[in-house]
Amino acid sequence: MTEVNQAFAELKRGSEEILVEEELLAKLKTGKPLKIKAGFDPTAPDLHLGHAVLLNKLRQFQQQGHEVIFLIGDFTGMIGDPSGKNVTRKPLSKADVLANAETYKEQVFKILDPQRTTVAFNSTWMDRLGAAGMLQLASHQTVARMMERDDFKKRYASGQAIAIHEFMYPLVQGWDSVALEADVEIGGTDQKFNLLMGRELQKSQGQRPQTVLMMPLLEGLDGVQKMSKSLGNYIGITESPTDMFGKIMSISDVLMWRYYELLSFKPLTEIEAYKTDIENGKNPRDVKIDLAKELITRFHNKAAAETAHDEFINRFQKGALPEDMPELTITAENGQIAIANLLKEAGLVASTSEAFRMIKQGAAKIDSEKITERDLTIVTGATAVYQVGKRKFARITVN
RNA sequence: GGAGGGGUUCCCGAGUGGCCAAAGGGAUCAGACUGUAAAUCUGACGGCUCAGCCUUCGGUGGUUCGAAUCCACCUCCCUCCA
Repeated sequence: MTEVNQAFAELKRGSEEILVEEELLAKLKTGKPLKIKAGFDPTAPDLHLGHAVLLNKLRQFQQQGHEVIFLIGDFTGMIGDPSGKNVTRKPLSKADVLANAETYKEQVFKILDPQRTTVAFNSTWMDRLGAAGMLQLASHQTVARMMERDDFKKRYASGQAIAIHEFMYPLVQGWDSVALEADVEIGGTDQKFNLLMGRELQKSQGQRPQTVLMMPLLEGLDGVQKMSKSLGNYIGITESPTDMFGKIMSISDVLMWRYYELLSFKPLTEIEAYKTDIENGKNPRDVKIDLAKELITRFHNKAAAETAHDEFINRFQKGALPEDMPELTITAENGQIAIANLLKEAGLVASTSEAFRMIKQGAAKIDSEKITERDLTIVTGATAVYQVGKRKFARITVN
């Protein structure tokens, strides 16, 4: 295998689809550094492991000497990606966008090499395009073509609204590729239509079309829907080691393999060895622990991973209270406070109704003692550890 | 512009005058069992000063002893015609 072929094989690993493979190979053979584009939403600076799948791939390109353009879609953000359910989105101010960009950088450079990364904003060229330019851009595609896009088709078929400006989203994203003269664009499989639009527009402008490399979407903690902030099924890359550990341990065994496949840097042979071990009686839990440690080491450090592991064992295998928990002081009006209100004010439950429910279900505890009376009153001066369910704790002083 | 259909609690979706805080499913939460896995079982799932009370069914106003259900207007969405 030649050097280029090997580089190609590496880039291909884990990807769902490459359009067109031969083109990418040809581009690699030129030996010149390529421009690798990847677009990100300006509104969600909280990166999670789903993003990491993509970022890992970008990092690979960088390791091979290519340049990554981290594109923040501040203009596109005004449209709102129709791929989701979001209908309208409030335009962000310049200041917000810049602040978000800073947050992005902090997080992204946990994975990417800053030396080989250019951060760009698509408002840079879109603001200059003007109304006439937009019309010109819109003329490149037909309604019929737009309706080929899966989610538009579905929404249309099921009678949901599609606003005209939503059609501009793929066009603008494609135009970004023209403006950047991207050689490769990386995105999730759900971005296929948008990614291909870049190729078409580039061709129309006499450019060599970008190669499209699609990465699979990582399922969230529920194992079904894609990981996303709005669904709340994510593991953020800035989360504490303890939280990361807990969340990783809570994923299903099936999902664990998926995470290994898409997030671990371990060679495939090692992952296969794990599978054999489990067939021979090894507890999958322990394999999951290794995954948790690997990821925490990457996003924090090795020591943090060890600590998180120890804490996990203490907490869930030995049933100890967590090392650190919120310390609160709640003020009681008349020298006493009803337990339901206390739990609510401490944020352990959303409402007093919920507090009553939790107590009824035996989920609420004071210093590890189950609360049995819903009308319990706590008097001033007491400090205790209050707990609701397995995960919510607070050390509260009433005064 | 015209005709018709629709907007129900987080989501889907029943409900056409009282028995409706509103069926059923999903999601979620809690308990049991476990490996904080899966599967399964049980329960909860608007709020509150919680065996009672209060506020919800696109919005406003009306009819009625009583409305998510009837009427009027408004608003948003969909389909067909132009």
